[in-house]
Amino acid sequence: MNAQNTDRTGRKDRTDHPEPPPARQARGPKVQAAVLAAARQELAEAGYAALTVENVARRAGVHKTTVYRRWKDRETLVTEALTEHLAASILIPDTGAFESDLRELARRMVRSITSVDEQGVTAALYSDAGRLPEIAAVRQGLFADRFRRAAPLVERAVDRGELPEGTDPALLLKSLIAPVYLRLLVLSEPLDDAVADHAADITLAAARAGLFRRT
Amino acid sequence: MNAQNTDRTGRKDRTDHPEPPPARQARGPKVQAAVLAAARQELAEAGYAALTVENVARRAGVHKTTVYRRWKDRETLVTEALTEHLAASILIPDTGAFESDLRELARRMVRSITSVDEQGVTAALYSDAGRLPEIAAVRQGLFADRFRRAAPLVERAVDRGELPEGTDPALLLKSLIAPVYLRLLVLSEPLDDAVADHAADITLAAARAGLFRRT
DNA sequence: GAAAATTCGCAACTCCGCGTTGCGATAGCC
DNA sequence: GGCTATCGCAACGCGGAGTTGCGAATTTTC
Repeated sequence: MNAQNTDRTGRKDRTDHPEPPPARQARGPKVQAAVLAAARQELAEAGYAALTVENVARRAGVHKTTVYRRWKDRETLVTEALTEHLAASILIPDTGAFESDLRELARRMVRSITSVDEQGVTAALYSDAGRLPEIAAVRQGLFADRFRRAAPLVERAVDRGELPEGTDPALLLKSLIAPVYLRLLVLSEPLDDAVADHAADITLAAARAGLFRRT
Repeated sequence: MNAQNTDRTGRKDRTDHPEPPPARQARGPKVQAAVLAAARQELAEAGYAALTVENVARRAGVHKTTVYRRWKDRETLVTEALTEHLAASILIPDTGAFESDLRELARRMVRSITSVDEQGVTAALYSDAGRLPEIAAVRQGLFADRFRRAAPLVERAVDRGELPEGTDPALLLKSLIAPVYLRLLVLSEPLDDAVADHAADITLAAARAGLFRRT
């Protein structure tokens, strides 16, 4: 982030303005990246309800008008700021055993959620910004994609005989992520590897008991 | 909830008003109740970020000034609208067996969350309104109270030998509610008794496996 | 290396919701 | 029927959402 500076021109600047963050000469796509990053930071700190375009512009070292030239309105800005940073996918582990696969997947998910880069995105997806149809669609598609990509992890376990026949990958994965999001969104408790391991243990016990078989 | 009347005097109650829209001659405390109810409806339909005092006043059949005479600002109004409707507690079942207790508790929780009266409250507690310190405090206290009140349900099961010694009631209850809130807040999936039963089954299996013992 | 085409900063504007104030109207109470 | 607290109403200042016109800086192009 901070896609500014890189003052390569040898010219002396005439801007006698006492400007601490001089993000002046950042043209072109750099402005776009700076504004979107600033929007995510504002989302993380102030939240969607308190996010103002002027604050985003100020944080990005850009004028308000510039923001409105690239994005139609506040909602479009927030939507693009979220979707742009949502392309990163969690790698699906394949350790050869279901128990270690599940534990590793849970840990990677927790690390992804708690990473500073994703903090603003994670907070906003489930706030009032989630009422925007575009954000809701992004959220739906995000989990559909995650479940689809992680399904082979479960199917391999079934093939190896570690899990009962008919185990539904989506049901199992929902059980895995539920405790994490409960602590994140509802209880406001910190997330760490212990939470991930506990979620994996619970899911593993339920899966072996056949509680995730398709109805 | 509805911290009014409890008319213990033998008098017949005079509150037979079936007044949905025309809340004109409703002075005094009736205005307060109408405004708070209107605020909750606005929270449920538009969300906290889009809630305006003028819309709340219009819905309550009251002028904007009247709202500001009773509540300092928008945040105070929302906070009181939420806290007023949060006194209602879920009854803790006591069927004599842990499995049926757990299932019944989960079903009551789902019914409480999905009831029309609580919808606005539930939606707002985890939206951007949750960033308000008062709302965050209410949310924390709400779950602390719920866990404390439901703990005997778990402790009885331990005493009866249905669960391992050292089972932590709070850990177990978090596991019970996690799938419900995942579907409510993250996946936007409908809640019904099947979800409650499934959550109870998973928690039961994990509890019997000793996964909720204190570390 | 300078003109041409973009892109940006800046000031000024409208619109709307927040929150406040003063005054007149009305409802509840005795 | 009169008194008083409460409410409606109009008007205001403030700040943020968007918009517009113009000048300046930057990038591109030759």
